[in-house]
Amino acid sequence: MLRSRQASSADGVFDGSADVHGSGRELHFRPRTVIFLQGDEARSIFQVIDGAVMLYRLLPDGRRQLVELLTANGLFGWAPLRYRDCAAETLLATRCLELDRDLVDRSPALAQRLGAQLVAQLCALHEHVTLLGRKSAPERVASFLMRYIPDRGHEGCPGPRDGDDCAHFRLTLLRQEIADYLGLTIETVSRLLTSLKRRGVVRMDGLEEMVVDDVCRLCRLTGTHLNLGQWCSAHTDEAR
Amino acid sequence: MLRSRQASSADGVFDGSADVHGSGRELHFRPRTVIFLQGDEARSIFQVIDGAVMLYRLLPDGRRQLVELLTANGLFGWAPLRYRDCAAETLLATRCLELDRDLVDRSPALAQRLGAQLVAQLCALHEHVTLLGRKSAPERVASFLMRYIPDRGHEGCPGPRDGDDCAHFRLTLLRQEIADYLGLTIETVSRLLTSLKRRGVVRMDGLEEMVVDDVCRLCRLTGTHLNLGQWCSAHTDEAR
DNA sequence: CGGAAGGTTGAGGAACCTCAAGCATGGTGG
DNA sequence: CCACCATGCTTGAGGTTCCTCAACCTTCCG
Repeated sequence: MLRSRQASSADGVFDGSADVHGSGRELHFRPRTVIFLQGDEARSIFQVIDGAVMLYRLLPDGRRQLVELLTANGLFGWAPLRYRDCAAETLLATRCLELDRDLVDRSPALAQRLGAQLVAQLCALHEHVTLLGRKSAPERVASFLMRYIPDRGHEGCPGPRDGDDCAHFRLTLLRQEIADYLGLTIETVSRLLTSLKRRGVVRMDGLEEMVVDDVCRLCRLTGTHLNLGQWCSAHTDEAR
Repeated sequence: MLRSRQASSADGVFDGSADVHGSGRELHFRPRTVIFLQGDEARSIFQVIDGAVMLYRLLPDGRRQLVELLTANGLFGWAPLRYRDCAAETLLATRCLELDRDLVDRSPALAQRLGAQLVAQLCALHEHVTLLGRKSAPERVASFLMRYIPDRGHEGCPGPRDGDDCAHFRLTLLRQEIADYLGLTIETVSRLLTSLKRRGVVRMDGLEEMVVDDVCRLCRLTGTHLNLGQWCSAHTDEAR
């Protein structure tokens, strides 16, 4: 895990802003820009318009845990107390809406609109807690990759397409960040990605571009599905 | 971890109910009563009035993870999709308010009132994710015990009282449940509690009654605080 | 071409899990 | 009242998984 690196706001550069229909301010951030740090005073909340943001917490000895990965509509910066409970940093060029806390406190309509999103994030955290508490390292890595294939592997998954069940995407996290998200070390993540590559589950082009030729096979490695039953009953797959 | 035990609704007994000011129904549950199961249809949400509720998710092979421990005001049963993402079971005799989903959807004022609570639970999950991803087993157990001393160990902790810095409480979870909450096995939890006992950090009366004579010492074992600085700078403490 | 940043690979060890046995506690029935 | 059983907890020995430490590789960029 990452130790004793405290990101500073000067790492990235804030990029622009504009007022938006009185209910917030639109902010533009470059990739790898710190939006706020754990312990900062929490005067406003943010919603991602587009791009990607990671939230992380640091223990005092430098251990880091990424607690949420957010894309469009993701809410962050909400604090029950006076201070931010985690830091927020962009992964990509990102636009956010910044809303004053007391604005939200005074607008039930706004609160309601945000409520549904909050619930979605709560359930995503339930799933992540399950991953961290009860999944093996190979299952964690497979689950992480499945995040990038959002229409698959959940309630309403259409199952594999005949013939061509592939997906490709770009990893937006560095190995260290993947490790800090999955509660592993960078070496373990690297070894397991190599293992997936060697076994032909994924192909990689450079460090970021991933191609999955058989999504269903990857999905069977996540631990969230019985390896018999459902779509994939025919082929049983090794866990490593 | 618990394997292949599927709690049935018949385990516990629903105990009574009453309508409450038109905005919900008050339900009474005995200890160890299943309120709903993972996968049940989600027509309503619940708020704890008093008592205690645990939420847990099961992986298909029987691994279990407790995702939230709720007491008064805790919200649960919110689902972004049609089905419950986790099961809910009482730990103690518990009163809950049950609210229809569409009632909440139609009442911004209600949604706003619940929003603040939702945010508090989101932050609690951030902390729990950090525990599961980055803390050692001894740190997890110490952190778990500190949950029962709510006014200590957080922002605004008054520090140790002179002379007498003790606390006592009753564990509401079985060893297996503690293990499933902390992402450990029952044996590890047992060994670490024994170790805390042997070292004089806690005393136990039976399996449930806990006495902590030096709260600050326990707190220094959680990993969330620097072991030097703050109140407790004088005494450095072993990690095990 | 050289350096920096990020990633991979290997050897060895620590932490935690698994399996197996034995110990408390509390309730039940003879 | 006490034997008996069930449930839950503790303890120990041994094994697996993942981490640590260290070296080396790859890519990018000036």
